[in-house]
Amino acid sequence: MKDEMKGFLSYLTLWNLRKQPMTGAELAKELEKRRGQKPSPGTIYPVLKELKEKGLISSDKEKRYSLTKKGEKEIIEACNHFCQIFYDVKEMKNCC
Amino acid sequence: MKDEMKGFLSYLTLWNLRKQPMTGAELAKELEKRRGQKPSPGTIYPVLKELKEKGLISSDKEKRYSLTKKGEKEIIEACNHFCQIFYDVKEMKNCC
DNA sequence: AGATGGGTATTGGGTAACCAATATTTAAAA
DNA sequence: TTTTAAATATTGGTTACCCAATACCCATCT
Repeated sequence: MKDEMKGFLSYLTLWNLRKQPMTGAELAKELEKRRGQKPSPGTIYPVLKELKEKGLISSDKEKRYSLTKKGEKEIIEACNHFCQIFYDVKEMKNCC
Repeated sequence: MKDEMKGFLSYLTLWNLRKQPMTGAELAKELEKRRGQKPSPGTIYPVLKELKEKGLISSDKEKRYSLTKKGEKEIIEACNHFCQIFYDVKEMKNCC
């Protein structure tokens, strides 16, 4: 099973920002908690840039990123998608 | 958010096979339920081939795939990984 | 036997996702 | 002001992932 679990980085980024704004460094720390490995700068910042260009997040003067209205809609939609794919996620929990 | 939710195909394949053996066609139907779109043959069969080569699944004469012992171990491990990444998946559920 | 159709499989290629390495900015210390 | 360090950002290239198109196999029907 290769390096599965890829491809969720921008999803996880929005998800992490949904409660409180964060800097890139703080985000990296959060992602390390989840994945067990800290993403490199070349991973995290392009994602932030892309999300910003799409209008899903914005940053203040302190480089602290937060969701825009559009980003809030997006994360809800993505959650729906996620929950459809993993509708039986509870069984996965029991797996652990 | 591009076409996120990619990259979990082999994970989902093992997950679907964990209870009863399935043919490629049955698997495709299952995946359609989850993702809303049926994966093309060029998607599903290379995955099955790869999983077989890795000894995670095996097939009988009727082309029905099932998990090997190794595959059973693998899906448990993958579940653990998944649950670590999405440790707050419950909140996602509430999102929907 | 030949034809038809559905499942199975392969091939080739395109793109998203990611990282290592490097550069730049920022801020605080000396 | 210069130095140092840490965060931020960019670039280039690699790989995983997936699909469309095509081919193959194997029933079942004619």
